[in-house]
Amino acid sequence: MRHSKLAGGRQATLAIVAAELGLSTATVSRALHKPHLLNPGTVERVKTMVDRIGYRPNFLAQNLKTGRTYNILVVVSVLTPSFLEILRGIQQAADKAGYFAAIAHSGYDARREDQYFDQVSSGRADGVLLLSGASAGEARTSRYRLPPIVSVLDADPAGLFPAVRVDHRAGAGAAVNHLIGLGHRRIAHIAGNPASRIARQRREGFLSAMVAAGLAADESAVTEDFTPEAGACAMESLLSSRQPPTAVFAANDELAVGAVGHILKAGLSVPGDISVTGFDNLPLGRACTPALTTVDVPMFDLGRLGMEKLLRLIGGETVVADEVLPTGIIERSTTARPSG
Amino acid sequence: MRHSKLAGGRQATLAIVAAELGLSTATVSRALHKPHLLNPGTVERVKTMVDRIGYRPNFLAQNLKTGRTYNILVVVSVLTPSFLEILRGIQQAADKAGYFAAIAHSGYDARREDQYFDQVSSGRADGVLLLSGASAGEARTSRYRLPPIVSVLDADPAGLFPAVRVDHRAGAGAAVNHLIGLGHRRIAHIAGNPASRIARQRREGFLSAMVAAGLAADESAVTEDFTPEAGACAMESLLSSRQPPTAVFAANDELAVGAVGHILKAGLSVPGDISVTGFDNLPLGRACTPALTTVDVPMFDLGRLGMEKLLRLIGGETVVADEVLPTGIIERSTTARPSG
DNA sequence: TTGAAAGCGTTACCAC
DNA sequence: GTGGTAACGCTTTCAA
Repeated sequence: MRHSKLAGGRQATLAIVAAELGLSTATVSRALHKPHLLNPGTVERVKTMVDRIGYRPNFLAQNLKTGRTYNILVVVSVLTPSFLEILRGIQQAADKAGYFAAIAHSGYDARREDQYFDQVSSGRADGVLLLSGASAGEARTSRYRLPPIVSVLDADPAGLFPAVRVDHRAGAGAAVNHLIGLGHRRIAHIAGNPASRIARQRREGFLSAMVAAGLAADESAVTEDFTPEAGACAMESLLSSRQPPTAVFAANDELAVGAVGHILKAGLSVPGDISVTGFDNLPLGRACTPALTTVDVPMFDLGRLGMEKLLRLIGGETVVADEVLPTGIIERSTTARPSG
Repeated sequence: MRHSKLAGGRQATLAIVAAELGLSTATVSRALHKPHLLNPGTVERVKTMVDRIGYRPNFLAQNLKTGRTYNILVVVSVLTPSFLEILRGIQQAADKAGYFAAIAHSGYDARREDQYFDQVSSGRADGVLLLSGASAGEARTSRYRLPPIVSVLDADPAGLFPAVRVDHRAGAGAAVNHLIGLGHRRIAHIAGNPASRIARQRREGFLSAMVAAGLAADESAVTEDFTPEAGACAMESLLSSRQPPTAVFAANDELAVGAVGHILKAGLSVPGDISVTGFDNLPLGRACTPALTTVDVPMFDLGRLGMEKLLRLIGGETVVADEVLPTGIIERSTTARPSG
């Protein structure tokens, strides 16, 4: 042993391990990654030393060679509860592949999004997952070399990137048809903020289904946010109309839960007086009383498959551009036949 | 201009920019990072060329030099709704400092946690934020050189790392005293899973408060999970006792909401027949009907301050080891004086 | 089976 | 002000 650097100081390097053993860095590297090329005894000695001095390879240095960061960036406009379940799926798939999923939330701020894409174009992540509402404007797609991008939950507005998503129109249609099937004729819609592409699509689904059934779809409320408070507020205005609806289709579960709350507070019953449907199948809706009828969106799988598609893209494979997962109506306790 | 490499091919490098301009890489690097040291004209030329050929610095290479990854890892046992709000806080603080927050969820699997710490010890992140339940076992603290670690929401069990947290015992005490103050005497506790350190502390707070008030604390239910379903189930067993409680303190909002749901389903009223308190102040509790009385935990600030503390640690500063944020009771509509 | 050395793209020190 | 060049820690030819 030459001058031992074991004590304290900096993190051990390959060179230090090599020096300790009187070997070259090349040999130590091989012992760790391609042991079959080496004398078993040497491999053993290296491993023992590595353990003894607590050597850990430097991730950054390893990857400078290959250009991979093993990071992907999840860009999301707002951190909503549905996002949580998608994140679980993303995380699971990322983990399996040795990837870290970093969260970037833009709050609909285009400047902030631009910054994220700037960072990504510096090779800070090997790919990007775009979540509902996070728009990858064309500006940034042209300016720099960007890694693969996959849109999750909704298609990319510009149609530039592959997506793993659901058909929001069809899901909304199913919810409305469920209501119609129960016998409802006066069905209102709480549409959320039309700035959201997803909300707009759900609204379109509502309208088509109503038109297809020959029903008037004039009762509808728009809200700023997608919160229970906003839903309650919208419901209040709906209740104050001359002929209140017998059923309400809300653009998401949070709005729906708020609507239910307001109906109950107004002394009416759900679903006795008014039926309510949500969209997303959040835990929230299952927990509330009465439990919310809603449209299931496979959030976990959306995240998982989105990440897997991204990994394939990163690996240079080609993928199907548009993958649509099925939705399904979940009947619980907020919908029933109209009382009238 | 020598042989221009502008067209197509690989990502531009500092060397290419330098070659295009007949400058050295050192000068180009300075133009980008320390323009005040350079001839303004040179800086201008460099910036123009950088724009023209779309040069982006290579993050990996930059970081290999500086030893920083600008990543932090958030290790969490399970992705719960309360986690979402903490994550918002973390993300905001991280963003400000140019950091990415990567999510790693262990699902209480120690092996998986070990893997994360292995990665971190390879310099894959500059620090770790430990969220409720994620235990950094001593094994890994001794084995490798780890970057700074901060515990959030609860203290690190081993007391090794600084924390930004709340006093779960005190919070539980406040909730119970609120119930006692209303006149309740038979108060039950839905304790959640005792494997959770946080749940255990809340239980202790419950017990102390009961004892301090000279009340018997024999009614209490334990659950496997922290879900509304588990809360409903626990409530069912509580209701079937000879003398059902007039008030229930649940270890968290999800259990509480489930308990409320079961009481209503059983034909009793909340808070008319039974009062219920939760803990955490999740959006869920505000959305449900009746709105849940609960203990507020400043999730966002916990995340934000935890991240800021971590950043200070990474920067080599010393920090106060244990930071305790206040909780406060939020009175809503699930608590009232006992009817009897 | 092992070693020497050339990168990977930056930054920073030391000259000029 | 600017250029040369040695790191940063690793992987991987190419030679021996």
